[in-house]
Amino acid sequence: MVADARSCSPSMIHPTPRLRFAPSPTGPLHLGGARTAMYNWAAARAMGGAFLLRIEDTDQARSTEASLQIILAGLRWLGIDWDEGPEQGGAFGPYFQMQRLDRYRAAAERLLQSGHAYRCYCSAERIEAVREAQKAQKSAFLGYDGHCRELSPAQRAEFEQRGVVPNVRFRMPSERTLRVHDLILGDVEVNTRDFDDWVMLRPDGVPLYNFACVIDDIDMKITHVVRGNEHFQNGIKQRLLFEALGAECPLYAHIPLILNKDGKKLSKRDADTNMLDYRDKGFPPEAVFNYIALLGWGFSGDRDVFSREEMVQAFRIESIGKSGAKFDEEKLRWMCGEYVRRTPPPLLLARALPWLTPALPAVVHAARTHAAWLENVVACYQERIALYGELGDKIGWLFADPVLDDAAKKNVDKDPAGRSWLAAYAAHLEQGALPPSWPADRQGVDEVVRLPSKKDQPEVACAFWTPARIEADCRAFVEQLGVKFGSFVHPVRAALTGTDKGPGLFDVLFLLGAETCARRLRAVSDAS
RNA sequence: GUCCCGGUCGUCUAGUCCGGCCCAGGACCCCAGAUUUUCAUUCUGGUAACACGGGUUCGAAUCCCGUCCGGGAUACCA
Repeated sequence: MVADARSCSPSMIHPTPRLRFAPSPTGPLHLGGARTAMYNWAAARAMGGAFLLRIEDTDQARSTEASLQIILAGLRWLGIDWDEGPEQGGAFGPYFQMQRLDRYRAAAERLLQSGHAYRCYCSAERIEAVREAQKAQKSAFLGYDGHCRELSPAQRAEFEQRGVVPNVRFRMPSERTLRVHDLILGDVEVNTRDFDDWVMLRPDGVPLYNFACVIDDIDMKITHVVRGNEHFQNGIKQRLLFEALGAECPLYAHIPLILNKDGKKLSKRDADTNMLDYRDKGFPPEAVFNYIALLGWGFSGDRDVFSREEMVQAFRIESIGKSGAKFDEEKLRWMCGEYVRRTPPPLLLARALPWLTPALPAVVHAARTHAAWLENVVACYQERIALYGELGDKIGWLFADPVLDDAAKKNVDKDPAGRSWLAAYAAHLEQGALPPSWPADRQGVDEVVRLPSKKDQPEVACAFWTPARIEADCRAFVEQLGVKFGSFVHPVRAALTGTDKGPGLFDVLFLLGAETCARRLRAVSDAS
């Protein structure tokens, strides 16, 4: 008999699309979970429906409040909000499965009455033994053997008398082919003979995943289920349960898994798959969102960078890819750089501040008194970092006289006369009009002159030298000195910043200001 | 073992439904060059793929069959 699972057809009965993400609080939110949540969220938003969070906490041994909080924080960090669920409420609650036990018991009772379920008195040991035997015989079928399927009332009474508390199993049709439609996989044919009679309810009345999930999906009027491919077989069990309950089942979309470098399912035990690790390392959340979305879904053939809003505009469940995707940290990193570069400096500064202050306590003060200056500093590094967390390592030289690294020393000593140029330049600069150095009052220069300076930038009126003016002056100075511009510039940069990398030299001079530049140039010049 | 799914550059993918516009496009990475006061950014160019074998067809990445490889599932976890 082939049953066309037509009962699982589009949701004309529920006019409003309702989707859910149903994590179990047994660990952190990992990448795969985040992606599943995101696709559900995006589909709900795209269809103008509701997105809800349901907490599947029936594994009491492993569920923790801490995990729940981490999951919620991870979702919020990514910008995934929910209409119903924890800390949000809603008309279809409660949203914690352990608070819905009465619902499951009632449903189990109905199924027992109708014969779709039965009580199983088998011990864990017996089940284990059956499995071992099946393996030993190389049986095609692995699973519960249906021992208690057709117990007589007398047999049942005997077990009850002995005080054996049964669990409740779903009675799978023994030999039935069904064709199911999946939004991603298309039409798939399976036979119930490959499934065993699975446990719905434990002896203590706590439901198992497949059971609780269906009861809740019915109660919460879920219309579309987007979840990992590892649930495909569960989906078969669940469809049959919907049928037994006389309910319409949602549309299913089983999405491919995210794979690690070795091509294996990404494990939630992998430390670096915890969403909050990305937050704590200073990844821009929008970039992580964008990158994860890309793991299996494309905005278009020629665009990788898109916003949440654009995704919602374009998202369709059916357009999720069919094959698994490997997580590529390099591309994620590139994506982060992309977002950092697009962030307006004041916002970038605000975002990066938490990573700056532990390394550089002075930043706290600077943020209050020299905000525009700090914004210029950040702007100068915008195209040099990918993570907020990387800024702190790079800008220390602005707050304390640096120790020269090897490359810097080499640049200083490249020309025997190099150190003497530094002293001369220091003296020369003192005749000029460099802005005052932090922490002195910079008198508003940073509001007027925006960095990083570009070649074609128009001149601005300013009481102090702008980077363009500093450069013009420097070139004239160097010409008088009679050396090559390039060989002059490198020792200066080294003395000022302690490295051979960084913003344009004249931005550096502008940022550092008169006193600091002179001091550092002399210090290196004298150190010979 | 059994069942299910998948397989386009190293990686993420577009194209596959409705065969020709694809001797396969974009992005990351890598390499070379340009710009430049360094690094970075930016720009230009380059290397690199339709898993394999059979069909069907005037013509196949696209349709069919088989093989191989990969993954998932087979819990009183979710």
